[in-house]
Amino acid sequence: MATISDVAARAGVSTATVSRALNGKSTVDPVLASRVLTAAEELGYRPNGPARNLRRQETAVLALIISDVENPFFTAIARGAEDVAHEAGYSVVLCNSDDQPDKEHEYVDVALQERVAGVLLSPTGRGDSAELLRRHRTPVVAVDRPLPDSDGDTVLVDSRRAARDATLHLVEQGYRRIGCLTGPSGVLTADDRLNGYRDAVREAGLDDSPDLVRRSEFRAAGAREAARSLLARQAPPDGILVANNAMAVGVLETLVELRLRPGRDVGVVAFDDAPWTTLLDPPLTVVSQPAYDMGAAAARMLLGRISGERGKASTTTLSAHLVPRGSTRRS
Amino acid sequence: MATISDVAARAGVSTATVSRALNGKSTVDPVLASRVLTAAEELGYRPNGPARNLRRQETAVLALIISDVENPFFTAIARGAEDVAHEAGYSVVLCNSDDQPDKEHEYVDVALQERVAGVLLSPTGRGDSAELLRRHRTPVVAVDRPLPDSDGDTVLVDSRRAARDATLHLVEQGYRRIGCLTGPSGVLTADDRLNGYRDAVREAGLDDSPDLVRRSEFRAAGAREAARSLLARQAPPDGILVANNAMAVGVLETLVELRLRPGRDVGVVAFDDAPWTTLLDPPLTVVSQPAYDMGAAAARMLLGRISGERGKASTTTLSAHLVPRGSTRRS
DNA sequence: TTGTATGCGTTATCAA
DNA sequence: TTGATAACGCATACAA
Repeated sequence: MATISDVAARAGVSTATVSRALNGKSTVDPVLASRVLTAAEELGYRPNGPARNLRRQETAVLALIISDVENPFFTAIARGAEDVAHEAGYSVVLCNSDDQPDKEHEYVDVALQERVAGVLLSPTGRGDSAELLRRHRTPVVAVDRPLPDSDGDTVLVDSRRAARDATLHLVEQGYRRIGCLTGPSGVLTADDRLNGYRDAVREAGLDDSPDLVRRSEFRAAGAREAARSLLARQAPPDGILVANNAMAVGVLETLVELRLRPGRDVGVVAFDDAPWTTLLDPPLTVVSQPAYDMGAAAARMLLGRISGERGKASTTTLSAHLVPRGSTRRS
Repeated sequence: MATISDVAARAGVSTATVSRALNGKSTVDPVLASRVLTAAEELGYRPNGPARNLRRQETAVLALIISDVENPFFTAIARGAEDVAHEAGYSVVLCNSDDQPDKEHEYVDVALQERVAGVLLSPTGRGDSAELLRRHRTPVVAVDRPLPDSDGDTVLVDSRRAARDATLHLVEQGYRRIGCLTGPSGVLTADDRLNGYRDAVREAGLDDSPDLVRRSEFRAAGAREAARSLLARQAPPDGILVANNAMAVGVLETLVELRLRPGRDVGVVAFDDAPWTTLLDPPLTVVSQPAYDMGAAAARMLLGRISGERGKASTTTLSAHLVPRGSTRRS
């Protein structure tokens, strides 16, 4: 592959001039510059990234480590981040941690090795990735979930409040024994949504038995089991708060299986909107999170840090809003 | 950040020995090796990726350029590719071309600059990316769609046959005026599915008027409009073949809007399965594509080329299968 | 304004 | 088995 020397030879100048011309330095004769440009063009010259990064000691690449590429919530975050990064001349590489601390650790290692400019991370919550990044002075911004015991920059949604609102909505709609299906303990969004649920249940003076709560992975499969178990109680819930989109699929499958109709038989509200939620009969009531904006905000914070902003760590909390639909209507 | 020299100094050896020890060369004294290892550990040493890649003239990274990160079909491909790549010690970076030739081109440029080991590409079909990659001798494997006018390695699904099968299924179920909603002209999967549809319609001796066909982007929004227009015909279709998952959302939205019930009023079959398709009432009949396997197969081919396999270009064609559900049942 | 020369952090060659 | 050294391709300090 053509190198800078090839271009220099063909243009009849030194490599230094080629470098300057290609990087748009003003201090170069327009005639030479255009000669360089055409030479580069003719050779199909592409600067060698590794060499350039080595020399510059920096890379225009951000790593985005998310816990599930197949979850539309996270891909929306990715889009937001990418649009902002792209605007600033940065690329974003997507890494899928599968919510496994060791995979997360592995990707952080790769990011560190490749000397990416910064990392956007939605931490599994049980790893030491944050510590690792801090030790190597690589800027990090946490998205969706905060870094464990850290004061780092963070972009969150007010999950607790949103969960409380959603639960109170169920109460308003006349549901009286409300269950909650949330994610793994230790994952802050899971715990927060549970707390918001508890806030509401107690506020409303309803049954707050711990047995009305189930936990599973943030996936359909786990949620299916959990929903079965919840609905098999001697006193089954007549309303359920579901902590994310993927889990909602599992819950709804279980309802179909049990011939229970959302809304009429069991009120259902789930976190995260998705294109298909309005196609259901009845359509699904959801807590819509500003995923795209979260990604964009996080990328902006990260780029700020990369360009040297020193201020102390900040947390941006965006708010989610309830979208009431048929699955929480009795009729 | 600690360099190899720091490690060397701390372990009291030369950088050469550090390099050998860390890369597991057998020709190094076990005592020294362990001294190096602990020194590296203590310093939190991470080899500098760019430097290593520069020296080695190769990178253990694959680029996967897909046309829509938010489409579960493509994220499933990504997972397949990643699992295989990971197994072989390669990382995969995901790039989102948004089905725009210039974005695709841009990402190919980045991949070329960063000297990735190879590229997995689902081409928009109108770009010159393939040519670009070939000129730079970067191995490419096309996924889901072939490279324009190219004999490169490819992993495809037999879309035409699957579309024909799906259409014939509609015929068997008693639908008689069947429409087709496919993607942009020039995108091979779009054209193939249309061709398969035509094969079946003619085979069955049904109305093959070109006006029963609509095209839009492979997105919900475009499909919504297209479906409206299709159903506004004086002689509206009683069955529709939809060319992908995202478009199916748009079509189903339109049906809701028009108070038409899938199956009873309009038979609907769409490409790509998704978790939510069984939650609909009636559940959606789909053509299920082996997306994960496609990603895995493509990654295997690519790794083969990277490791020097010379044989002539091969095309792997996987087959899709119809999953009949309620949306194609009259009752 | 241009060119020469140096160094970024590794790995590989070669001699010891 | 080890160490000194060169080279990967680029960007820049410095000299011209």
